[in-house]
Amino acid sequence: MDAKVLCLGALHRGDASGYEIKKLFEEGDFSHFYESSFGSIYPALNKLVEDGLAVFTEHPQDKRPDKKVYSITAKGREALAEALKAPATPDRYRSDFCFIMVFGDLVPPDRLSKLIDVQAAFYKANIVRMESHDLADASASVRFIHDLGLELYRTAAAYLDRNKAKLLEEVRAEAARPTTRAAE
Amino acid sequence: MDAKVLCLGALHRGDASGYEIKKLFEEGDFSHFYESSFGSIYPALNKLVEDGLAVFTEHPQDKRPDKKVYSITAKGREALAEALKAPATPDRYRSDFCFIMVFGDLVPPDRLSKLIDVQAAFYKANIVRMESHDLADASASVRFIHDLGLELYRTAAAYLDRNKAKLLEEVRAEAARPTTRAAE
DNA sequence: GGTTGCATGTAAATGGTTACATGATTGT
DNA sequence: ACAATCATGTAACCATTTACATGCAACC
Repeated sequence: MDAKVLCLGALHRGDASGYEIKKLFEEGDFSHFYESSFGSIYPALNKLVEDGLAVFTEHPQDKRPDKKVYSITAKGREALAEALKAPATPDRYRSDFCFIMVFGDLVPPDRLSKLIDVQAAFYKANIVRMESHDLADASASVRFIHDLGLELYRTAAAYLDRNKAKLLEEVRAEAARPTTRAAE
Repeated sequence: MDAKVLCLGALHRGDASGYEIKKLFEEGDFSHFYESSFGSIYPALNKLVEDGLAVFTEHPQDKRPDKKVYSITAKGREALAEALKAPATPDRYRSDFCFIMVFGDLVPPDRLSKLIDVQAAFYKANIVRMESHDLADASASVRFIHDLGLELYRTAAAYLDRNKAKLLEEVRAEAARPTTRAAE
């Protein structure tokens, strides 16, 4: 899914400015499975307008750039539906956290500990944020995906809490043993 | 983490060819949190050699390109340790599955059903694969990350199994109601 | 006879992030 | 004072994926 389809999806849920679309990916319903930066959103919106898939109205504002509120067009909705028909590419997940952790023997235990804390805090912040989403008017499928994300974050946070102490013990024990004599 | 650091990490775990590194990301211990294609691995390995972070020995083979087995150097290990000190960039997750699902109202229920099945099958295949990994000789931190991944896959697979039928019911009920009169 | 696995590599195309440019207002 | 929020946009840079090139052996 490229930025254009992502924006089309955002607009399908309601009119929005580029700035608001960014927030949808950062804090809104979409935050747990996609993200996007201004550098990809603004050019994508321009292209959507060019192609007749969206239109915008300018809302002048005092002392601040005019706000451009975009709306999806009928043609845009068709294009979105079309894009949704394409085979889903496999999920892509990349985690520096996991990568660094895997090399526990090259990283001081204190850093491992801090990394876990930061990661757990990240999961917990997401949980709090997602719990605050108002899904009263949301469709079943939106709730379905929302709750999946929430459950995964909860599982991950709980795992870190539950296993942190044990890991640090083991890592310290491993460090005290192998290579040269150590201990000293 | 760019391809060079990823390769360095792979080589830290033992000598390997480019082909084998690819497999590590595809099926091995690293599969659930990073991936990489040949197009990034081979150039990365060449650069590592150029920079003295890795060396290789050629193993001639019959009727097939020579196999180049790479080893990390002391300097390479230093570079890896250095890279691991950098602040971890936040996890990045992108899922076409979630994106498509969220637009349940634009997608035929049968397709939703199939999408869920494929996604569940994907999780389950990962679970089976990861369960087969031999972690007898693995460090505590490798096991820690491995088990986290396994638990997340299990949670996701169970969630899909548990909620699929209900979702499809709700989606069909929603389709039968709104917009125009429908029902007919 | 077709697909998968082994094995390396390059080049083009893709597409996204980061940094910059601009700037007022509100909160700490 | 400083950071964050609001608000849009461009351009350079970066990295990766995809497709191509080559080719045998083994399995189904």
